[in-house]
Amino acid sequence: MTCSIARTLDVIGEPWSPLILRDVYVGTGRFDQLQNDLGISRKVLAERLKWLVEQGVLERREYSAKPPRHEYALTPKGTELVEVLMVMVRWGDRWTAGDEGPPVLYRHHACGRIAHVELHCSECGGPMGPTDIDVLPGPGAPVDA
Amino acid sequence: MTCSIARTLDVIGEPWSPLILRDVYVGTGRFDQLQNDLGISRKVLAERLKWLVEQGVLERREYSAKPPRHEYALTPKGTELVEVLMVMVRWGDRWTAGDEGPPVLYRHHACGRIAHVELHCSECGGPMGPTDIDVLPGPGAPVDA
DNA sequence: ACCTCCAAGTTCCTTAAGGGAACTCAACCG
DNA sequence: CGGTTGAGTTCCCTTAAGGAACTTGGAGGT
Repeated sequence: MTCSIARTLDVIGEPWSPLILRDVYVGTGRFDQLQNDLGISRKVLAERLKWLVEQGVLERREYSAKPPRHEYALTPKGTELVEVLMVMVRWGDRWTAGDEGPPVLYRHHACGRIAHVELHCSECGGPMGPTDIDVLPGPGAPVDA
Repeated sequence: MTCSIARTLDVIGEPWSPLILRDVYVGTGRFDQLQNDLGISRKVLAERLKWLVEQGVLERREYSAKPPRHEYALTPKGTELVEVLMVMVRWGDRWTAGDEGPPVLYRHHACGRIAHVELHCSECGGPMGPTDIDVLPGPGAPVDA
């Protein structure tokens, strides 16, 4: 486990990044849109966007050339990060949802139903949560002195 | 989507919390162990632990009374947060793993095989990633003015 | 042609948060 | 009864975040 979490956090660890990714995912990809929606300072937003582009999770692309205008979009690498957000949403819904219920719902394309995500095993397809596994050292494990 | 991510980030949004949870999950639950393993400042560690206990994701319990000693452990609420970490690990393994391969492996109790987590639909059981869903406003959605 | 408005950033200043090392406190250990 | 260990606190200092104003460059109105 040791370092993959740290490496992921190195990319999206500070608090605004997940919210930026969420907004970009749902189509709020322009600078001022992001700034207004999140209430983040423009300075920090510019820093984060630059960082996320450098890390390859976002790409900056021109959607208008006549007046040069740009927007941000998820790369495949960034799209997979949204999986992390989906699990965060699930936890937030279960444990911190108000009396109102969840603010958003997911409709699954494949079955058309309102659903939430569950963690399953890549090998047998069964449920695979924190209590269903043993954690073993892998090939990239740090060597103990 | 809007606020469940923000609510989750409110609990574990700052960069050290996920690493603290990881350590507690794998059994590194004592103050000095955490401090040494993470290299976090003792001040911040104390703040974070207090916060995480307040939020109900960790509990502080006495494992020795003769000399009063304490350790931190995950509550059910906190254990479910580890699901988020598992997905982070998956992403870190896929996109940022070094030449060495992943630092840890999971063995799934149910099937005994080395596996990783995948996101599946709670209703039909099929794969359910960011590109497999429509995001709809839910009952707790903010009311547009 | 001029004034003005965007969108997308930068710059500057102030304030809050994090890092580091030293200090506290109580209890057991020999 | 002096030293050690676990679990924190306290102090200082440096870095990062927030906020508001400034920049740039092309468009659009009159």
